[in-house]
Parts: sequence; structure tokens; C-alpha cells
Amino acid sequence: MDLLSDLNEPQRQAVMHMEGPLLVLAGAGSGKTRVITRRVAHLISQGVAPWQVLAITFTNKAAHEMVDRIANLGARGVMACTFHSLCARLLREFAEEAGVSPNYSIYDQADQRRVARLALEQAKLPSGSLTAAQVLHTISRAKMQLQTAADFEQNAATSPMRQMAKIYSEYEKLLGAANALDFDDLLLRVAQLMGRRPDIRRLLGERYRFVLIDEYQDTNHAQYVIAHGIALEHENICATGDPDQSIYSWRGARIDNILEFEHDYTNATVVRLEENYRSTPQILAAADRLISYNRLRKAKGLFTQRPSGADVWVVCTHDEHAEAAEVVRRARELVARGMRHDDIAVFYRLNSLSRVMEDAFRRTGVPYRIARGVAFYNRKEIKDVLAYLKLMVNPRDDLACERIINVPSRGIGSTTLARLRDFAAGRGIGLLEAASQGRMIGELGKAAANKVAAFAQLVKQLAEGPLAPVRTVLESVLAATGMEQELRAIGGEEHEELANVAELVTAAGEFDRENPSATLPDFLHLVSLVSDVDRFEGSTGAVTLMTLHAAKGLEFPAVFIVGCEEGILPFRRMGEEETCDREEERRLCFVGMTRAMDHLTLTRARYRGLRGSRQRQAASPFLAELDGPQVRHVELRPPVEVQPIRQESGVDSELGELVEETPPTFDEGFYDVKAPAASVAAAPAGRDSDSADVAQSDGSVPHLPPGRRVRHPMFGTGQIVSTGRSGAYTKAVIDFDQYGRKTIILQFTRLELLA
DNA sequence: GGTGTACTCATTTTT
DNA sequence: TGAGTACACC
Repeated sequence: MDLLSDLNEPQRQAVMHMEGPLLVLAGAGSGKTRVITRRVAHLISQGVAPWQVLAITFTNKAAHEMVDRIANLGARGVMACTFHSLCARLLREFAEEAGVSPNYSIYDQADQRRVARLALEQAKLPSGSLTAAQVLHTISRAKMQLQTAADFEQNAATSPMRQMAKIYSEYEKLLGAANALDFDDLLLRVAQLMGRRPDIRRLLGERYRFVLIDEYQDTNHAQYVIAHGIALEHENICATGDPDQSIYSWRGARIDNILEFEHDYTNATVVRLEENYRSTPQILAAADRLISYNRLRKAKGLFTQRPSGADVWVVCTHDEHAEAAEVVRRARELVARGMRHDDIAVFYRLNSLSRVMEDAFRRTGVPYRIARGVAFYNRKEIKDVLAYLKLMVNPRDDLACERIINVPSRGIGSTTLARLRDFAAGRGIGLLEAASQGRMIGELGKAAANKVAAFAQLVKQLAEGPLAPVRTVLESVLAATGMEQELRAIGGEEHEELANVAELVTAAGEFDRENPSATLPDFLHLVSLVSDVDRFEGSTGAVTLMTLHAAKGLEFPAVFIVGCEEGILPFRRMGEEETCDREEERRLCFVGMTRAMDHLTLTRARYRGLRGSRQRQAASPFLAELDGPQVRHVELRPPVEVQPIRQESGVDSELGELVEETPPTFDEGFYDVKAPAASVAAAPAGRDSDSADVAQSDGSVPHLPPGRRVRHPMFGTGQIVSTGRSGAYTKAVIDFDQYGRKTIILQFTRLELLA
């Protein structure tokens, strides 16, 4: 396969680059993935061994895709993984040198929170001033900065910082006792190892002669240190990314890493991919205008050769329900014009905004799916099963033990558990070990001691068997614990929990097949670092709803960004201060916009129910920043209640008196188009609303010439007498068949054009 | 030891 | 508004 012929010049330059540091500044939609995969294939075609190439990605999914794509180019055996999975593997390989035991457990966020809570308790702070979330955040930040508990304590100048140091150190003690590492530890330990053992660092540098790091703008300090440690001697480091798409600083990502690459490697080759293959000029122009307000960036000259497309729309509605209705209406219109449902995506800043959208889609029967969902390995039943496996591998994993000591129910309650915990703490042993001791009778009473001992015995028996193949182990756990039966009892034969457990068994079977020599610990480390089973959804036939963060890296022919309001899109916490990082919020908006290929609509609501109370919402300042000649604004009127029949009006009509000024029932699509030249528009039905007609300067509307037959949603059919401007509105005088001559304000009414 | 109810407190999320 | 927690009660 020819790796170069269909590339543009900068792309080719990046692909053909061999030795030495390379920075690829890849604008949105500039073919970055293609460049990376081609470059790897090219390296290999030039004689580099596949196992000497290490490609590091942001997510597991990206890693899998990269392996697949590179394989499709004929290069197999390349290692693509995340920083975390790389480190988890290295810590098993160099367990002794790193000072960890190879059967360590990996604690996920929920585990970490529980540990943090315990640490808070044990640190016995004067008041409950710190929350577990704050503690975790601080500890996580420290670890990313490669600060150990001891380092942290040394730097703690203020009293609250000293408190934090105490909690950090308690937290570490708890993790240590459980033989567990959290996500940040994986990176921290490897970084420490490489610092302490130059020989190992060098060995890794020789092993991975070529290092590629994708999404470099979202790497943190620990990752930076690891990457540069590996590449220290050969400097064959290729970083790809886009500072304008750095949206994870709240997770410790440092945009400086990419901004300073040329400073780190003065001999770096820098390639800019500025041709966008994804979006129409309209979308690109608006996105570019927006992001140009950022100071912290490397200016790019994004351009596209795509032909002109539809304008970008900014829609303002009365409230979130009207907003949702309008998004659904437009989505349906796109589908009516031949687009598929899975070509359409709706993005929002806050998960809580999805509910109204969801309702609107459900009510109208438009298929949709939410891209968040509870991650598979976060489901309760899955975590329960996995906790058994974890405890078998790592008997000191107290969190796993606590989780399942009464699952399925064995009559071991919180009192027993508390006593057990005291007993274990007093002796410095793990919960499981404490449970196994007959002496517990004195502490717990005979009945409880027996229950607890039976549990310990069960786990022991399971752990004594062979630990592979994993599928078999899993099945024996399910059988021996009675979990399967319990699930069946709860959910019925065909219920979700059972199906999920069955899926876990299948996943284990696949793991066994793919990794014939691997055992349970390998499996557990793998699943701990994977958020979801890789079910490749492919074409789902549904509109996709997701957060702006989740949208990174994707593209859709049509994109809606909802909730473009001050406080939501530049997100701001309640206490008004400038807590938000304006530039990062702007990047987030930019990322969302640049996902769109052909159609982009940003919406906002004037009133929105937000955590209980309704508020008047101001427009996002970003809407003004992105505004320009390719951007059209629409304001939808609030729904107006239909007047009840008023007999006393004396009008002898079943409909009651029809007041001319009363706007008709409003359900969807009444436009008040603020077109540039102070002209207004009617939106003839049956036509693409994206091309609503603008009134001429004399007030006439092109599609509503005198004599034209139209249908009004309330007055029925009629004939245009004339059109004209009156103040801010464009009006049409219509002779209705039923009701005679009326004046209609076009902004309030959607007229259907009749043949 | 399990269940009901008052209370609080609100991003983004992959590893 | 609604999810998750703490605590009281049965």
C-alpha cells in the first residue's frame, strides 16, 4: 500500500520523519489519526521493528483502533496502549525494583473515595471541613506532580496544608495495607522507578526506540516525565495534538506540555496540519473566530477546500423544553432530507441537560442514545463478582472484602463488620485474615464468628484453585458463592444483571483466548483500567446525545450544541467568582463546533430550570464571539396558550372570538429571524427552514406574492392580499376562506405554501 | 439487620 | 429537581 500518495505536504512530512523529536500540531479534522498510523507503518517499512514502536493514546478505545488501523496498513505487533496500562504492565514486570507486589489491586475512583473517607476519619480532623472529593483532588494533583506524602508534608506551610498532608499520609497507609495502587500511583511509581534506576530507564529507552504520544495537549506532568524518560537518549519522540483542544486541565492535564515542546527539544521538527477535511467553510470560520479569542495557544491558519455549505445557526428559545423541541424538529427535518439518525449528535456541557433532550426525543419517537451510560465495569453486580476475584488474588484487599463479605447476604451486618475492622486494625492484619481466625468468637459471638469464618474459608478455597483460564475461575466463583442464583432470584431469568454477568463471563473467555498464557491478575489489571467493554456500536440508527467532553475525537454531519448560556457553557459554579477557566471553556465549545461536518446549530434558552429553580439565562458570550457573516440567528417565541372559548364575546363561532393579535398555537418552528439588514422573514413550510426567506426592503416577501394560496395553522386556507413592513415586523394581509381578511405577523406564524 | 425518611448538595471523566 | 447519604426506627 502506498503510504504517501494521498497525503498533503505537511502530512507527508510528518509521516516521513524518522529520527529525532517531532511535534505535529494537528488542527481539528486535519487527518491526525491518518498521519499517526501512516507514520508507524512507514517506520516499519523502513526497517524499524514493530515492537520498538510504542504508541500511547488517551483512551483504551483509541489504542485498539490504532492497533487495528496500523494492522490494516500491514504492520502488526506494534504496541499501542494508554499511559496507565503501560505503567500497570511495567509495574508487574519490575515489581520488585519498584517496591510493589505484583498482585497489587488497582483502586478505581469509587474505591479511592472510600479510602479517602476512611483516611479523613482516621486523621481525626477538628471539624468536618474537608470533603472526600477535595481530599482526593488534592492527593491526585500531588501525585501527578510526583509529590509523595512525605514531599507534600515538607511543602505544607499552612495549617490546612498540614492537615491535608496528614490525610494524604493516612490515605497512603491504607492503600499500602491493602496492597493497592490508585490510578495516579501507576504513573507515579513508574516515574519514580525511572528516576531511581537509570538502568531500567535506559532499558526502556532501548526497548521503545520510537515513542508516539497522541493527544499530547492532555498529558499531565507524570506522563510527561515518563515519556521523556523513555525518550531521553534517542529523542525519537513524536507528540501529536492540538492546544486548542485541551479540555482536561481539571484532571491535571498541562497544556504547557505541548506549548513548550519546542523548548524541551530545541532541535524538534514542527509540522502543522492546518487543512481541515471535515467541516464546511461556514463552520470552520465560526469556530476559528471563537478560538481566536484565546491567548494561550499557537495560532493556526485552519482552512478547508470544501465547498460552501449551510450557515451556522444560533437559535434562542423561550425555555429548555422549546429548545429541545426545536432540536428534535430540526433533527427530523435533516432526516427528512436524507440524513441518517446516527449522522446527528447533540452535545451539552452538563449531563443534567440531557434529560429534557431525552424526553423530547422519546416523546416524538425519534431514536436516540446517550453516549454516557453506566460503564460496564462500574455496575454493581460486575464489581461484586470482580471483588471476589480481587480478593482471591490479593487477600489484603480490604475494600474488596468489605464489598462482598455480605454479598450474597450471609447475615453479616455493619456491627460485625465494624468489630472485624477493629480486630484487624488492632493487629495490623487484613480483614480477610481476621475473618479466618477462630479467635474471633470472643469478639463477635459464636454465630457471627462462624459466618465470618465460613466466608473466609470460601474465599480461601477459591483462591487455592488454579487461576487460569479466567473464564473457568469466574464460573466457579459464581457457582460457589451462589451469586448466580441470587441474581436470578432478584431480576428474574432474563434480567439485566444476569445478562451483564454473562457478558463478563464471555469477556473472560475472550481474554483467555487472546492471552493464552495470562492469568487472573493480568485480567484484573486489564479490567481495572478499562471503563467499558469495547462494544463497537457502529451504526446505531440513533441520534447521539453526549457531553462536550465525550465528543472529543468524533465527527458528525450534523451537530447541535445546546445550553449555550452564561454560567453553563462557560461553566461557572454558584458562587459567581471567576472560578471558571474561560479559555478552557472556550476550547470546549470549539471542540464541539469542530465535530460538525455540514450542519452546526447552537441553541440557548431564555429561561431554564437548573437544579430545582428556574432562572433567566443570559446568552453565552461565546455566541457573540463566534458571530459573523456565516452565522444566522433565530428567536423562537414562547408558546402561547390557546384562548378558551368565550361565549360572552357574542361571536357565533365554535372557536370563539379570534383575536387577530393573538398568535396562534405554537408548537414548533415559529421564526423571528433577525437577518442582518434589519429585514425579517417568513418561514414557508415545506421548505428547508435553514433557508427562511428574507423580506425585501419594501416589505414584500418573495414567497408570498399577492394571490399566493397559503394555509395558516389556525385560520386555515387563504390568499395573500399583500405583504408589508410595520415597525419591527413583517406582516401579510390574507383573505381567509373561513374568516375573512386578517393581518398576520409573519414572525409569529408559520405559513404553509400551497400549490 | 433491613427499611423508610429527612437532609444536603450539586461540572466535565478516563485511567 | 433528584440522587445519594445519614440516621432513626421497626
